[in-house]
Amino acid sequence: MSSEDTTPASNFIRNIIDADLAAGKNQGKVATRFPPEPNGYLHIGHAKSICLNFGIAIDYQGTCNLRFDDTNPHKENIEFVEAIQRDVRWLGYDWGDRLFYASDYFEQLYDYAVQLIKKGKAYVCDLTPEQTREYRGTLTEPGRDSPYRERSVEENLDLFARMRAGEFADGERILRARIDMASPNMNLRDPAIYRIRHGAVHHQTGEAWSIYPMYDFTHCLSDSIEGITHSLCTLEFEDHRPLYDWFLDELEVECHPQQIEFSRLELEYTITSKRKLTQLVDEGHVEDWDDPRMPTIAGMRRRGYPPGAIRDFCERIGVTKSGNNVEMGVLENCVRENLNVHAPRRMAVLHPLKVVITNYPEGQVEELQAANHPQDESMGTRTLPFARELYIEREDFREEAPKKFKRLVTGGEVRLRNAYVIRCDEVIRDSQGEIIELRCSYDPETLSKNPEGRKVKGVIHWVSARHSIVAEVRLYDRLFSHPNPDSAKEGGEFTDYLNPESLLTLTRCRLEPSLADARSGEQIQFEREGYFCVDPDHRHDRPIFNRTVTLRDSWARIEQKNG
RNA sequence: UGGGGCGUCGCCAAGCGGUAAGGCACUGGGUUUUGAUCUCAGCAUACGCAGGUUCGAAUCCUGCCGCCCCAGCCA
Repeated sequence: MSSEDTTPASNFIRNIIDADLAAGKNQGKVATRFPPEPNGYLHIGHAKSICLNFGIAIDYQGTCNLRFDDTNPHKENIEFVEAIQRDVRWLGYDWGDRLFYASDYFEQLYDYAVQLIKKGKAYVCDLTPEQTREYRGTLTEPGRDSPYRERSVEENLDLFARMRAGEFADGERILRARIDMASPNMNLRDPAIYRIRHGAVHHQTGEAWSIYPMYDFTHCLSDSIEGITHSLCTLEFEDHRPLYDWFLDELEVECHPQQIEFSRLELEYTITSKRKLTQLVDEGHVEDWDDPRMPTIAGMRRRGYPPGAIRDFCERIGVTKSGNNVEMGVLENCVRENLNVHAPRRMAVLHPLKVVITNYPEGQVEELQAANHPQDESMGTRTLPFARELYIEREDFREEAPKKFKRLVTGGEVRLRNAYVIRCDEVIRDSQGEIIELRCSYDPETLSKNPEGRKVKGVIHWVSARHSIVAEVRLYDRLFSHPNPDSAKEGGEFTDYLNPESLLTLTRCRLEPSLADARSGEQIQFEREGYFCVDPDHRHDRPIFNRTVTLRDSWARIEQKNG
């Protein structure tokens, strides 16, 4: 964990823990857990939960378990199990030897279910799924008791054992908790606790089981078995808390963790529904789970977001129970702040425009020195070849300059970053009238000093034509063009809001030669353009850079304001 | 219309009866060979609304209003 992490802000959960500690609860121990279901990749919302759970464990010298909630073999697989571990580790957290699976407890859970039956608190129900729904009632009407609710303990025991033995088909019977069909809380209307699932090969238990426990039953007991003190989950489980407590009370377990709910993260211009993220991948709207536009941890990693920036973000947004919709700018600001300190500076011309320095000797090459970071000398310097033919950014030249434009204009001067001041003398066009070259002259007296008697305000970046490297640069933008893609109109879908310009691939970019030995994963600032990282597909003979985030650009704002 | 939650600046968020922290965004000034960074300053007489209690309320009480979640053999 990097030392620059901000000191953790307090929140209502930490306040509860502080109070518990002060009251001497749990022998002064704090034990949390992060319990993902391996049915998809982790996303920014999970990052919030990971930082919360692992962060608390670190700060309170407690423990945080990584536990896979793997009770639904139809939807889960080992690829996700592995990806999740990779992502949690990359985020900077370590579960040590505390890697668990709910499936580790299947035998124990089965015994707990038998105990419930023996107490008359669970029964085998033969209702079809449709009938079960009818019997459940509605939000405003109470449900009705199942005709199988009064089965004898012996019969229930026998039937449940035969469910396990595989004697019945999927959907034929379930084991239900016997609570209250008239409860105003729907979760307490005799919820299912075991269902039959034949034919699924579970990634951990193989074909050992043909019945699988439900979330509500599994989760509280898994927490209890692991000695969790504070079981943190999102708001939609608030209604499940009475059930969480009911199982633990009825089974008289020694450890009864406290469930505390917080609101899930909503981020503008993104979605965090696993179903929808899966859809984006399956329908090919993005390359894969690690597409740099995805709000997945794998996607953010490939995009170049440093793990420390994500942790910082999770710290800044806080943890509460109120509804929220965080602006993208907060995350981007965290990324910029982190990268500003760590990313060495380089020059890259994304849309090259040729410049010939007419008064610079043909064949001459100078090796200029440039700082790798303007505020951090310890990052050293590199050499920059300067020659007669250069490339500059097309955007940095205008024939007719708008107000406040301080880059290169016809007849005007501009500073080439880390080099000389040049003047544009002539514009060369092709037969279509498009500008293809600028004829300029340089002032040899302006290397690391200001010109005599005049002010040159603008500074632009450049590369030597002959020495530069050709590279592919992928400019990423937000995946959605609507701040709340989930709020699609009637009949619409979130995919209607996909941003058609979320990826712009540039193939003829020119990079300064020092970038030749860039290595996959490296993060660099292309001066005046943004932060970029080297893509995993990058090869020495086929360089690929991804734009992580642009620099703040007040000129763009001025330009917009002036129309 | 049952149950469970939530409502403090554009977006997050402190605050827990003593007179509105902080971050992001935004606005203006300074430094600057990145229109970056950095830096200085400004930015809620106001806490969903209406009453009440109190010397004093964002904080307590009452009543409204708005938004979110719950009727999977998903988690």
